[in-house]
This record gives sequence, C-alpha cells and structure tokens, in this order.
Amino acid sequence: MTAQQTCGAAADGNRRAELVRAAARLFRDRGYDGTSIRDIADAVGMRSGSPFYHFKSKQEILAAVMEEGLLSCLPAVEGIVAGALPPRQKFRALLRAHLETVLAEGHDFIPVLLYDWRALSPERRAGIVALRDRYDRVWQAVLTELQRAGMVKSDSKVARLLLMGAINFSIQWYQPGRGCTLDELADEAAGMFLL
Amino acid sequence: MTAQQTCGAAADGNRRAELVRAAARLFRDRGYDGTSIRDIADAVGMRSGSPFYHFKSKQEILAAVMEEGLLSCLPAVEGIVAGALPPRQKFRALLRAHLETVLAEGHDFIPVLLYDWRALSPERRAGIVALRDRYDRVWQAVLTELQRAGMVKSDSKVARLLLMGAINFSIQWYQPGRGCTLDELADEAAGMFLL
DNA sequence: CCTACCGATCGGTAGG
DNA sequence: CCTACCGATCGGTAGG
Repeated sequence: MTAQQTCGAAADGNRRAELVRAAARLFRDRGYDGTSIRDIADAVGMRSGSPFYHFKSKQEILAAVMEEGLLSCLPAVEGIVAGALPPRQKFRALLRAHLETVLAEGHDFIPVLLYDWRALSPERRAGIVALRDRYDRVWQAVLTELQRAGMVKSDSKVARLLLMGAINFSIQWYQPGRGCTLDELADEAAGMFLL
Repeated sequence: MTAQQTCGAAADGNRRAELVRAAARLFRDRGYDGTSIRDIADAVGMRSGSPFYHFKSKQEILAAVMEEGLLSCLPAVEGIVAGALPPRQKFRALLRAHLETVLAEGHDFIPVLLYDWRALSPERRAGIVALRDRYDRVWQAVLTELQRAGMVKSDSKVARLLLMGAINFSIQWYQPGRGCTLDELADEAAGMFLL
C-alpha cells in the first residue's frame, strides 16, 4: 500500500515533470503566447483538458518552468563561487556553466526565463525574482573577487549586467555546432572582459 | 487636382504611419502575439477591420515596424562610420546612438526587431536581414578601426556579437530615469570594452 | 486523466 | 474606412 502510494505519487510527479519539460521546449521555440495548452498536451500524449489536472492555469506552467530552471542550475553555480579556485578559473567556470545553461541543446528553461519574462503575470514574479537574485549574487561575488585581484576594470552592477547581457543575448545568434564551440565562446568572452 | 491627390496620399500615408507607430509601441510592451489587431486599431481610433485597408495582414504590420525602424536609424550610424572622428570617439558616438535607439522612450521599433524576431514569418525575414546586415557592417567597421589603433583586444565577429548583445540586452533591465543616464551607460560600456 | 463543452477572442473578409 | 460577420482557436471547466 505504501509502495503503491509512493509509486502513484512518483508517476504523478513524472507526468507533471513531463509537462514542464515539454512546455519549456515549446515556450523556447514559439514563445509563451505562441504555445497553446493543446500543444503542450499533444507533446506528452494527453488530451487538451488534462494538463489542468496538474496545473491550475497556463501561467502556473510558465512559473514552474522558470522556477525549476533556476532551482536546477543554482547548486552548480553556488558550488563554483563557494569553491577554492583562483578568481580567474572561478570566472571561467561560471562563464562555462552559464553558457551551457543557456545555449546547450535540451536546456530550455533559462532561455524561457530570459525571453518570456514579460509573459509572467506580475503576481508570480516575486518568487522567481528571489531565485534570480541568488543567481545574480553568485556573479557579483565572482566579479568582486576578480576586481580585488586586479583582473577587471569594474565590478559595478552595471558592468555585471552588461557582461551577463552579452552572454544571455547569445541565445539570439549562437547556433550549436556552427561557428564556435561553447568552450571557444567562453574563452572569447573571458578574454574580452578580463584585463 | 494634383494638390488634392497629394494631400489624399499624404493623409493615407499618415494613417498608415500612425498604425505602424502604435503597433510598435504595443508590440514592444506586450509582444506581437500579445497584441491584437483590435488593440492597434483602438490605439489610433479605428474599427477592428480597418487596419486591413492599409495592411494585408498582421505580419505585414510587424515587418513594417522592423523595416521602418532600421531605415530610420541607418543614416545616422552610417554617417558616424563615414565621418572623420578618431576611432575612440567614433566608437563612443556609435554606442551612444545605438543606446538611444534601443532604450530611449518612444523608440520602440528596434526593440521589436530584437525581441520579436521569431514572430516574423520566415518568408519576410530576408528583407529585414539585408537591413540588419548594413547595421552590423557599421559596427564591424568601427571595431576594426579600433583594433588597428590598438584600442581593443579583438575585432572578431564573436567579439562584436558579444558587445552588441551586452547593449541590446539592456532593454531587459534598463529603466529610463533610474540608475544611470544613457551617457553614463555609454561610458561604462565603452570603458569595459576598450583596452 | 478523458469527454464534451463553454464563452471569449482572434485574424481576416465581403460589401458598401 | 465602417458594419457585420465568419471559422478557427484559445484557456479553462464540469462531471465522471
């Protein structure tokens, strides 16, 4: 009985997780407004009304994509900043991790966060902002370390926003398998911003 | 007769231009998919069917926003690159002009180009890409001048894309009248990318 | 999780 | 450029 309940809950969780994953993929490709509940249901082999057994609304699916995307990548980057690497390697590791999160195939969650932010209803934003802030603090900490080591001109907030923007905007032009690898891109970005 | 025809044509052109301007504003605020033809018609005091007297489809309005946005800012930036300023000032002037285009209040056209690109149908993209390429060539030329003057590490295409991304992404976080002015932002960006 | 459905809204058109 | 309208699609729900 306990086993069956656990199994049932796990199966429910899996279906829910499937929906979030499918939604992330579709939102990334077509945008939130360009994706219908029916598209998401089709992608996991459900009927059009069934996603509402798992989520109260389409907005709740969007929030889940953003929240789970951040929760799944925060441990890695917070591990990097807490680690003992010298500043330059720390920066390079963070850069590389972020590029992976944003550009690697199958990584759809953070791009949705970045490019469908305005589609998220104002009431749902606060919770996600709290997680974004954790992510931003990691970057700020690493930039401050770099600055103290004399390896970068500025660790101002604006400098950080410009740097992160340079990388985040690469979603718009980077094509996996064409042009350069993620490692080469990380090198170019690092070389550009370090003294 | 000629005067009346001209006047009639001008009035038509004005109504069309009004629609494009209203659409740009709405697309920037709510996205292409989040804006209905009725929203656009309302904004200029027309009934819902009337925009189709000026445009064949909603897609044609989007293409007009992007095309007119590029056509109206290209002369200024092409003037900068063709001018006689030394490399550093040329770069600074280009940076400043681009920030204006992208962040100043009432400048909605280029943000739509940057953030609703995927909403533009593939058939309509080629024409806009040709104009974008002209814009990109201006930047590339200025970066090459900078590099020859030994003022920047790299004038590779990737370096240019990262730099332009840093600025373009500022639409997502910059708030006019809060934090810093466009001039200060231009200084910070220039200081960051110059040796 | 499916069936069957609802009201609202969408882009677009015919005819004037 | 308006009136009046169309078929399609949307997010969401009741009842099982």
